[in-house]
Amino acid sequence: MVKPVTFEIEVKGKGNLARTGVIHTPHGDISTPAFVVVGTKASVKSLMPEDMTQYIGNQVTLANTYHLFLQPGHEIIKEAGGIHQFANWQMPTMTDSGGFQVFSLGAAFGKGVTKFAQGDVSEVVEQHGLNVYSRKVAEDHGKLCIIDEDGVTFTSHLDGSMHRFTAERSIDIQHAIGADIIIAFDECTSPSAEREYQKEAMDRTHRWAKRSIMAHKQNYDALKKQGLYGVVQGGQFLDLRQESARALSAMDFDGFGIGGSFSKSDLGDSLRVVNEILPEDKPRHLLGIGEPEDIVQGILMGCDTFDCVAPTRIGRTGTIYVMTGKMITTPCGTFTYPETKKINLNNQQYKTDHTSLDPLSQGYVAQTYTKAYLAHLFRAGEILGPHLASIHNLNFIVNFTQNLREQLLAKT
RNA sequence: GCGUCGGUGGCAGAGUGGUCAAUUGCAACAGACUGUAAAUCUGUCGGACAUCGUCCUACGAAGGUUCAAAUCCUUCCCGGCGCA
Repeated sequence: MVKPVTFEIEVKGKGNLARTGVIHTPHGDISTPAFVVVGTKASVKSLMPEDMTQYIGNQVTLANTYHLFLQPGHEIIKEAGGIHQFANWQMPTMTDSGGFQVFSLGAAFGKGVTKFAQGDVSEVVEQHGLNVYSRKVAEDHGKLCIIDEDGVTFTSHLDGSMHRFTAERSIDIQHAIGADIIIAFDECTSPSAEREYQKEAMDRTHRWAKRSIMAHKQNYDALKKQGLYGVVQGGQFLDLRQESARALSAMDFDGFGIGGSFSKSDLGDSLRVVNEILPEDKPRHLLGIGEPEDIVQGILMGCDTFDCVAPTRIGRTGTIYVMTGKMITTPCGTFTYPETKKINLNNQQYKTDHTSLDPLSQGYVAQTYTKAYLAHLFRAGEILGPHLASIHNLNFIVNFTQNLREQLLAKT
């Protein structure tokens, strides 16, 4: 049987792991490297799908299994004919498995921890406590999920109802949702988890990975239409990352996600050791990462696609990406890319700044609207503010990534 | 004119003898955000020094009572309502 999701490499970088390629899916091709827009609840917050085609230019969109399972329920999406029909997403789509919610509603719940350890991990550990996965700590902190060998029991953040996710269950739900690329149920670990726990969680994720493949293969209809990615874990421990990459490489996945937590300082190393092992002819998606400089790093280290909520999340509250005008060249000269900074339009100075949002960006919104106008929209609480800022930020990051792709193509 | 209720920090609005430089909300000012518990969250928000903190000036104005007043009394100014 022909696989629904296949990958073709166009060119490879010299002296690094970068490559350009095309991911073929039933709903179209994705030219990589590419940024994946996040629309968790089958909605890119504040945007119409038409905004994506007209003003952003993204090729692929990612929704979330856990959120759609809770609301409106995957059966309703199935009735509608799948997520493409339901949400009018006429492009390749992905669904995340719910593995991130094991983290965000579990270890991270109520603590303000992110999957990125900034600076010294031991400080995070000290601040938030070790063994955050123990039952007692879970109760103390009111976590909304408990993990066991077979799966995860969630308490809905919407209404408190109890739900059970297993590898098989996540795959079933993702079959109903019908995205082109689906992801095996994994556990996104906290950066504050110690090595012993990272190893334990990783091994469990590998067992869930095997079960996910089995579940996927049992649904012949889905097998024809949806590709399945397995997720590499291992946290900030390079040897665990390698072990995870080896284990998953041996499994019959159509591609790979690289998930879990990272240290900001050695993101590149983590990705390199993983991508040196993962089969070259399969696409690699870096889960949940995406500041501009992270994407440069990720591409150099062999990642093909990236998703991140930052452009829409920061955009909704008034922060936008702009170019400083300075260009940065990576050490071996592979890429020259614009230095990026984030500015908060709520800051006083922008009230009277009548220059365009980002004079150096080519995007329609960046060229057409001014900082003073958006500053006004945010202050006035007008929904157009979040809308325009989200479009701009997404256009910015999609083009940023696309530009890196074009440089690789041109130089090779 | 008489009666009555009221005048609190940029605004709204608590407080009604000490724990009040004064709850809270909004506004303002700044910060955070990386597989979205997120149109969210955090901090500051009279002034000056400034490490907890210290000292000034403040609750319409001016006096007064009291160890102590945004809070009680007197007069005045201003506003709402009622009666003329």
